[in-house]
Amino acid sequence: MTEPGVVPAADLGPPGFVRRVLELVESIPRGRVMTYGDIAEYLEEGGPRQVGAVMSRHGAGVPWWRVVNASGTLPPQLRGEAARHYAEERTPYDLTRERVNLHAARWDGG
DNA sequence: AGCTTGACCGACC
DNA sequence: TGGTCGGCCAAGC
Repeated sequence: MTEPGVVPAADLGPPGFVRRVLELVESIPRGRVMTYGDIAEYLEEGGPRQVGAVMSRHGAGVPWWRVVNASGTLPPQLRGEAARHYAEERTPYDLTRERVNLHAARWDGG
């Protein structure tokens, strides 16, 4: 059951897409990541850009740093805070290039 | 109906 | 390794 106010009233695309994305993101284990494209593919719905739109608008309440683009990076404003999380949960991370090591950290969704 | 805008992606220099 | 380009999918004007 969704509590009032937790799930945004506005939805994107097919009904329930936002919730499906957010639930999947919450299921990503500590220290692992998925890419926007991985998520769209796993859900068999929408595309990377739609997933990005969901994270941009509604990602604040979930472990958003576990979702990165296909290069292992996030927008510049988010990199600092994301790096803190990566250190704390031991996510394979290249400090120099400020990007997750996808080869080691990518999670296939189970 | 056409054009613009996005937390994107892969191919190709 | 890094930049450009075209494609992608949906929403908004």
